[in-house]
Amino acid sequence: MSREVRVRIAPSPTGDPHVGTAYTALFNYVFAKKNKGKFILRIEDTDQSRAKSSSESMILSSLKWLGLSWDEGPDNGGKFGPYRQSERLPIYKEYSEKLTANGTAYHCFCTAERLDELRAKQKAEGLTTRYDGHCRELSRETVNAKIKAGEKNVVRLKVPTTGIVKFNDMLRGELEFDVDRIDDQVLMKTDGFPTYHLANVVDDYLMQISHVIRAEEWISSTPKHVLLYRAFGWEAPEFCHLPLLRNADKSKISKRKNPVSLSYYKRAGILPTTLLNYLGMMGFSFGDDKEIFTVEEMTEVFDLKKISLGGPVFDLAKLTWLNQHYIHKLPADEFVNYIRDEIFSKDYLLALRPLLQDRMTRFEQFVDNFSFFFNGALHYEGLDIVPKGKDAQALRLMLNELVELLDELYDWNHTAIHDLMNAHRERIGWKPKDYFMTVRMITTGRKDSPGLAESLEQIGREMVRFRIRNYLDVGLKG
RNA sequence: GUCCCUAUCGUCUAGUCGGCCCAGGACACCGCCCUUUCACGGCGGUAACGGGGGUUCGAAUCCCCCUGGGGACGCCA
Repeated sequence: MSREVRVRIAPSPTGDPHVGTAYTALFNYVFAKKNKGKFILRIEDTDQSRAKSSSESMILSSLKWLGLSWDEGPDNGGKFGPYRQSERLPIYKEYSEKLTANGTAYHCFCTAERLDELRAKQKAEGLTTRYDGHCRELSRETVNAKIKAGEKNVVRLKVPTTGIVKFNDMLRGELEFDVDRIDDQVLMKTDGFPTYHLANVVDDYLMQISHVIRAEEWISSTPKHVLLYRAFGWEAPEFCHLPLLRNADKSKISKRKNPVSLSYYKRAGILPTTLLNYLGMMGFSFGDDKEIFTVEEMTEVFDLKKISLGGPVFDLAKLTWLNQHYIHKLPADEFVNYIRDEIFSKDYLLALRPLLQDRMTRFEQFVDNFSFFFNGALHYEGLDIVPKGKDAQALRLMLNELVELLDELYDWNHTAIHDLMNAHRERIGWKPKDYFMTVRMITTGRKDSPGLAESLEQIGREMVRFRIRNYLDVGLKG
């Protein structure tokens, strides 16, 4: 009776691939392997405003780096494709129409402004923010007329007014939600794209996903999904919500407090084996003292039910210890190849070359003068970083702003980086010398470096953020 | 604020149906040994069942309350 196990990860291509994605991917992967099932990769690019074309390929290459290969996905296809949601728009439209036709969803013509006001008002009154049902009972004629007149609209789920929605979480047992706390979720946006909720449910059904294994943050929207399955008359998959990775302060892991990008860990010289092993011990253990293990070994003993639910803190120190263990065990050729191919890779050296060549008189200078292109955290002994006339407070403020701005930068290239810094510098009224020298010292650890923006481009967004934050945390006193 | 999830050393965790747990391992930290030095390694140490009620001969393990922590409340995922 039990159907084939099919699980999936569904990352959204909105930036650097996230360590949380790898975590979820690992558990899905292991669960699939354990049950001789399929592991599917689906790209959830339904947010046109945030989707980045470069992000998808970074996701694929990061997962490949980790060795978590998928049976079906956007690159290798499969019989339930396409595996990129932006290529499935007609499907969502069709299914959304089924819902409006059978009365479980409705068109809503409320403007974003009205919704904003509504939310603000509810918030002010201390109420739960939710849609007020303004368009819920519009007559078919009114709706048709408005649509014909070209009025922008969204499709919303018509949540029943009374009742309890229940579902089973594989780790937590039965969970219940009163419908009066479930909002009439938008299913189709004005731009014709589906929201996560609709696309996710439709795709999980069409792709015959048997188990939805995802992060805990989704628990509270699961009732909406259950309602959607019900509206379609479909049987829902099994749900399993994994604990959330945490910062040291226990909040949900975030780039403000922790490096979260997989490219950072790769760049920081963490071996894929290490990261997989480390992620594997977040919430999971062998039950004995074994904590050094491969994905294969993990698969052998894996049992979803053994996952512990306290949110594990992602601890760089233990990750580093694990990595040390694996480095020490590396065979000679792998060790040497790693340094040559990963640290001093030809691609990286080629990208660096224009910044270095004209500044060199002897090759012996290379390692010493340009070590910051290969380092992780820097140290700042002997550098007088806080500019004259400024204090630690002002510098702290400036750097925090800079980090935020760099994070928001769409394209990470030297022109954009330079323009951004210069605009920021002018806005806060710092002299070019003070501003750029300060940033230079913090990000390169030196008073001399190739062009700052060009250098930052090569160092990479993740490492630049890490260095500035690290300086803020340990290098800057006061 | 509302709803939901959660709770063993600072951190990751072991602790099957309550007794073998005055709680085990690992990271970090401290000490000792090894070593010409530093690291690695070896040995040892500090350190936890959030609180209060029950149930029981007996509770970290079961029940209730409190407290703490987290998440979700978007035309983001």
